[in-house]
Amino acid sequence: MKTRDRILHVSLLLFNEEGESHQTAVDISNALDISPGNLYYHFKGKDAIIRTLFDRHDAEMKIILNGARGRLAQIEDSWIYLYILLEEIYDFRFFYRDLGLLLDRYPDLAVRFRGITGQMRHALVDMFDELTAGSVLRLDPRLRDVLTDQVMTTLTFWLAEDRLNTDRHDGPSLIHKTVLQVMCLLPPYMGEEGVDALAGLFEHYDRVTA
Amino acid sequence: MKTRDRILHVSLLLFNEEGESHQTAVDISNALDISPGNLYYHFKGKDAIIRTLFDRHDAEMKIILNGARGRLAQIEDSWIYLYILLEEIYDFRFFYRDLGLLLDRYPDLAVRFRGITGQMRHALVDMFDELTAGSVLRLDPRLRDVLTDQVMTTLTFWLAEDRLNTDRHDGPSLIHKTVLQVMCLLPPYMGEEGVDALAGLFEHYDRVTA
DNA sequence: GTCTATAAATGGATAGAC
DNA sequence: GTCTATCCATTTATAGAC
Repeated sequence: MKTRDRILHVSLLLFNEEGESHQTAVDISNALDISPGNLYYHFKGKDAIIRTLFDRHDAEMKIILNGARGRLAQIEDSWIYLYILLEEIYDFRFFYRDLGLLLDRYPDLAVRFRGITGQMRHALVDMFDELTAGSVLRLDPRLRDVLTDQVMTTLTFWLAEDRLNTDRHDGPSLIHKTVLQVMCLLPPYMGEEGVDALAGLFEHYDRVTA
Repeated sequence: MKTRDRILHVSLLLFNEEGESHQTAVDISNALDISPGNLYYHFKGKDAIIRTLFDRHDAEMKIILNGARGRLAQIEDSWIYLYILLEEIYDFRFFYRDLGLLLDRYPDLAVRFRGITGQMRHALVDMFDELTAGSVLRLDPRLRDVLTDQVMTTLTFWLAEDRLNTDRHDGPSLIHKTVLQVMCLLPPYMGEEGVDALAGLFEHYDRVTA
């Protein structure tokens, strides 16, 4: 593995585990057993590392968010889709745990991040529209937008929120919990089947976390 | 106005407007036209200022959160209550915009903040239970908890989220939008009246933001 | 590519005069 | 209570040898 890649790999690890703001350029080079000078040879600094990591996340998110188009006709599809999305976000969790800080330190990333949330929002609206078109949901446009806002808040801040709790979840169970939280918003708009759907959600959740 | 109070006043202003992390002890003393040394005479540093500001917020939140007990029997009461809560949070918005950062810089505040969210959560559960007891809502305990989680996420991160948008709201309209977002979660559980309630919510929102 | 050594920049903090 | 001057710590960043 080339040094450049090792730097990226270990940085992501450290950022995710210890928090980006706690890791200095020297910490990263220590963890890699290389000198700070060497690190600076490969990257202009922590900034450049973060930007490169963001590039990856951005590219992966684009693929995920575009890949959904017209394929979320069933409730089960949305369910699985959410897992995929949350897992991708989880892989770059350091970013979502300090969004505010990072985005005003790197205004260029802020612009691109807004691009991601824009696409994410779009994907959600498409999903709701498809489900509505297929009579799975009954949702007027106005309500759909409020619901989208609600889901966007959750998808953006679930990781930041977990950090505030005393008893933190591990990755998988946090993802489960968050998917449940989002899916629980839908049954009220599913008509008759909503009641069963809700029971199914809780059952699945209990089974998975048991 | 005593220097000590001026420091607190101006610090809150600066933190809210420019962001806490951008303001150094020297910036604050400059804004006040006093020397850094003088500032350090009154407070051990930025830490001590932040702690004192947090004390205020904490005390005010305690009053608000305890004051609700048994007084939220009607939907309209919850509505007003939310406004009061959001306005208090807005007054100390610098805190909520960088929660993660602040809480791991000051672990003692993290503990106290968890106290606040715990009380907030409790107040919400009480509110839902009262509304359910009064047959305003139909909500089983399990669903109530998920709904509480959902509302907590919104109440904790509405300010952080606004920061991510290109077109930022001003204070009042952001508060309106957030109250709407929360209240829109309830109509599905209001039975027949839910439909009217929802229409009422949208109408009110449009009227206020027009 | 990688090292060591060191400079430069920032922000937090204190000593001592007035 | 308030000021000036100064120090200290941390972290980023570079120069030059190997």
